Amino acid sequence: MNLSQIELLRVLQENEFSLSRAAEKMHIVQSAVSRQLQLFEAELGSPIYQRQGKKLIGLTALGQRIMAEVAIINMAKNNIQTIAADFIDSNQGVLHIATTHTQAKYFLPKPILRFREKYPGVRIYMVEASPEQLINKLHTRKADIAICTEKVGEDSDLIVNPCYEWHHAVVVPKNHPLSTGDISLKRLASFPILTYSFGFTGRSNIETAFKNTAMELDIILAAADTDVIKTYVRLGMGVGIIAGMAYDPAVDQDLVARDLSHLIPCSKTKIAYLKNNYLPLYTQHFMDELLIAAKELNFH
Amino acid sequence: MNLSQIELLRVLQENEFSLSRAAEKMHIVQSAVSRQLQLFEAELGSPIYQRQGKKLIGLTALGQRIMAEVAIINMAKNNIQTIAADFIDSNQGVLHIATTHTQAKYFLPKPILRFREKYPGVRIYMVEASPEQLINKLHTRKADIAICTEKVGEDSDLIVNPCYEWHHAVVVPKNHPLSTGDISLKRLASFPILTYSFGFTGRSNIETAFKNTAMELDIILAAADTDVIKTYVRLGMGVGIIAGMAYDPAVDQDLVARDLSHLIPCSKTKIAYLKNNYLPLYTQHFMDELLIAAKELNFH
DNA sequence: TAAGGTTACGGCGATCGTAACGATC
DNA sequence: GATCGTTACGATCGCCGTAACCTTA
Repeated sequence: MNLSQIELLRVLQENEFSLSRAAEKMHIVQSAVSRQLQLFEAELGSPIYQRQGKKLIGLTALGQRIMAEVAIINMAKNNIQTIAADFIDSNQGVLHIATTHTQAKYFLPKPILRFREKYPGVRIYMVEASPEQLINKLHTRKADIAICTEKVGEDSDLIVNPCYEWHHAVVVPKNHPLSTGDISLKRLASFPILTYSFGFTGRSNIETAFKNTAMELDIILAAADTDVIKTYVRLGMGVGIIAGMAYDPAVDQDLVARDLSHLIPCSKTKIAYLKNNYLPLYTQHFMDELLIAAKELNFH
Repeated sequence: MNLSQIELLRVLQENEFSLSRAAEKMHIVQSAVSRQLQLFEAELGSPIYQRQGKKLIGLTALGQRIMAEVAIINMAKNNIQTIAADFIDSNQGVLHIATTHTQAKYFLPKPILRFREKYPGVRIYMVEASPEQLINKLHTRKADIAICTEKVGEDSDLIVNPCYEWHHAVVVPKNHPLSTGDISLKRLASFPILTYSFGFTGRSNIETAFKNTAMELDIILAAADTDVIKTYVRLGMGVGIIAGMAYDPAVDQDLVARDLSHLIPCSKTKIAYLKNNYLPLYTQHFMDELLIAAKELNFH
């Protein structure tokens, strides 16, 4: 048994058990991969992959048990490297942030800017994805931390910390009927709605608000992206329900935003990361920066 | 980085950082060990051992952080092998039991005999040690499970399950004054006492019983071993305080045992094993056997 | 000077790459 | 026949062992 065999199992897991693709990912020829897997299975004395002919189609019962340990080993191996790199120079490294469009555009700019001032040597990679994918990115270590509102919390491999709370707002063009007067669920429901896709940016809370009423929202456009929603609101397609902090008074002068905190429960944006994954010091400082930015947000 | 380097770090840890002894343990020459360590440190970019001249004298701060991950990797590696072996034939293997003399002689014979009937293919290694050493045997994986009464419970790496409860008894030769009449702490304290060493077999509970009295026990002999205590009781040196189940009516006909459950708090014998360590199925069955034997004990 | 660690060098074995072959869709 | 996996074989690179050398108790 050696570490490259362990690594191979991980890569196979992430590539639908394709030997040729695994070989590609590991920058070696496919025959080498084939042999290493044979050697490993021979050493264990029992196959860890189910086969259909020569193709691998899944894990055996043994394989499943082993993959849990494989994940642990790979995690620890990476941790050793990260710990060492962090020890040598804790101001240099890479930070992979996985988040949704709304967070990336309307919450992260300030903390990221501040962070870059303190840590100019840290390269920041930001990857946008759906909340579901975000969790996956953490598990496959394609991201170090995830910032998102939905879909985290059930996973016992994750540590999830609250970041900040916010409310939805309705945005309409100036002179739109909704720009004046009280807003009720009923009045809201009388307009065609543009808001986030399922599973995005507090969408579940919008559902919650209407669940116990007889009314149904007429959602004519659902997008993952606040800017898409705004664009179509500007075109007069209907009223947008977006995250409150996604209304930018400077840029969105042609729109009117009105708070919906009395109608839709508050949404909670969280910071999540893998439990057993070592995070460099600067990553911890980045999370501090997020919390500071969150506090400032709540003051306004 | 490779697994033998990781293994090397573990071996060094267990051999006071001596390269030559580590080489011996790993069945390779010392120069090879020296080189592998150099390569590993070079790969990390920073030393993980403190040195005095050429000798290693301890871990650096980096080294300490890394050793935690090293332990995880070694554990997972061993787990993979154990899981595979267990999968191929769950009736064959090795079982290392670490326990104290009293348990080994007076509690374990019955469950072990039963276990052997079911699993003739499992080799049982029993290692006797002090409770303190038992924990260490678990950590260094020289034992799979430990059965003991003292000194377990604080360790978060261990899973500790209760096994059975028992009381101390006093043993005296026939015709000894204590063989008749009520027994009080005061009366007990008036005789020279022979009992277990500190940290052994419920000794702490004997201390507890006398802590809040002005009296002090005159312990003239302390042994780890019940049989040693009995031997000297037979020679008339004093009265023995031993574990109740360590009195064997068949063999100890020349002695009288009298229960002390009204004087000394009950002792709790536990089964402990390493949290992240995979135990073969038969080991789990062995623990079941222990619990069955424990139940039978409590009926009598 | 013995014991422990490092450095130099030669040899062996593990593992890779090339290439031909086999199977499956 | 294109894709994917296996087998065979030669070449290379890593790692070990021998041995000489260095350092410290």
